[in-house]
Amino acid sequence: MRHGHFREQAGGSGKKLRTRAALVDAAIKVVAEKGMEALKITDVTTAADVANGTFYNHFEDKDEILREAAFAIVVEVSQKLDADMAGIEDGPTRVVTATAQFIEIVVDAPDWAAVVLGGTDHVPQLREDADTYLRADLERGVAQGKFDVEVTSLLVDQILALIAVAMRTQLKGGRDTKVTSQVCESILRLLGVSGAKARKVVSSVLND
Amino acid sequence: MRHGHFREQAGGSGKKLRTRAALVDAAIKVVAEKGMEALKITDVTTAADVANGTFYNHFEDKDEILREAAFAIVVEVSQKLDADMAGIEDGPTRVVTATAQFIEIVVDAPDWAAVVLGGTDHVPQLREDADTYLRADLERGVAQGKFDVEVTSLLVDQILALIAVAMRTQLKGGRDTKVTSQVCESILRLLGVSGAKARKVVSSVLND
DNA sequence: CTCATAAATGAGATATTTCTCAAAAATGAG
DNA sequence: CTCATTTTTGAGAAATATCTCATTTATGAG
Repeated sequence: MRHGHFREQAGGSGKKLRTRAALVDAAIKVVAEKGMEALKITDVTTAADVANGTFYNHFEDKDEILREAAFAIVVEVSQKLDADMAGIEDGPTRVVTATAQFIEIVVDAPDWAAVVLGGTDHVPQLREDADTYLRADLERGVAQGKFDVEVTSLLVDQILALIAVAMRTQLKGGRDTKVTSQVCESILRLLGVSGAKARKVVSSVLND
Repeated sequence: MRHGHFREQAGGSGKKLRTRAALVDAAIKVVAEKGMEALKITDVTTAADVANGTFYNHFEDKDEILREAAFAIVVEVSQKLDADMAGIEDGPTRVVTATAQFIEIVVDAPDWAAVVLGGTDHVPQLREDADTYLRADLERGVAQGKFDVEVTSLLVDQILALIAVAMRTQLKGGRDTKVTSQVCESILRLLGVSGAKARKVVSSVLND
């Protein structure tokens, strides 16, 4: 059996941890295939190739493994993102870079996308993390006089919703850079950047 | 027992139709309380105050009653909307009016909101209807030279996502006109209307 | 009011999913 | 290699939900 990302990452660090990681990978796979609501314990153990009872050695219930899966993915994605963002000073450039990279990473790992999209409902922490991350860049842009908005949580919700649209569209229709750049442009427009300037920033970030 | 909207509407038109309407009302109520995924047949029959078996005299399964509920709501909302839209020629004004009215109607009937929000996933027809409705006004605005965009289904999805944000925010935090006007402004910005002009249109529509 | 028909009832059969636990297998420290 | 300990196993008990249907009740046309 081929191993998933987190089972791979667990390497040889003890049988228990390896099984646990395999279960998390399996849960992610099942969510991608059937959606978060339809996930059954048996689906997970079958996909992980362990006995049904094994699930309960590791997790209390469905919610617990879903939270762990979402969290593991977020940690992973944040690390990749941080690397790309270091040293970027311009607010609009930061927002577009973060958005585009985030979308790209998640769309490239479509199994992760389903968990991230479903996770915003089920794992409050996920949304909070995104909020903190995004808000800093928005405020930077405002301080630089590049964004003409008041930074509120309603604004953050709107931007996250647009990012979700880009993810969902590419999950359905396949990877498509135009979708990402169009949504990035929309986000800048939302922030009070003119259409012309928005196009310029987006194309400069996406063609490096 | 107090009756819900559709049971009321059914009036005295035959026992079967009255029971059916009561079931639809009950389904809407249960969805609002526990979400679309968690809905159980028994919850519906209990809320409708009928025997469990009665459900099957009217509907094949869960999906069927949910579709019927969503459809009934959409018909109702569309009728109210059409009345308000008649005679408005200006594209931006139409978009803001439709958006604001739609949000207001649904937020005023919070039970409906849950079905509408959940329905976009489960009832493809719902999204298609919204698409058709919205697209016409977008194209009108473009033809009038008021919107600086290409009308694509990606654009429609983005606008629908922003409307959903406004609905969700007010479902959680209670009715709040500022939320609606802020989101309407965002939608206009998305469509290439300048911040100043957007504010003007929104405030002129929302203060009549 | 009467009666044929339509509709509702709810007990229980069937189906699905979760969860437990005694027994078996695997692990790794010494 | 040995063996106390950890982990896995999977059969089946328990819980939950769906759906059927023989019977009862309500309806409204005549």
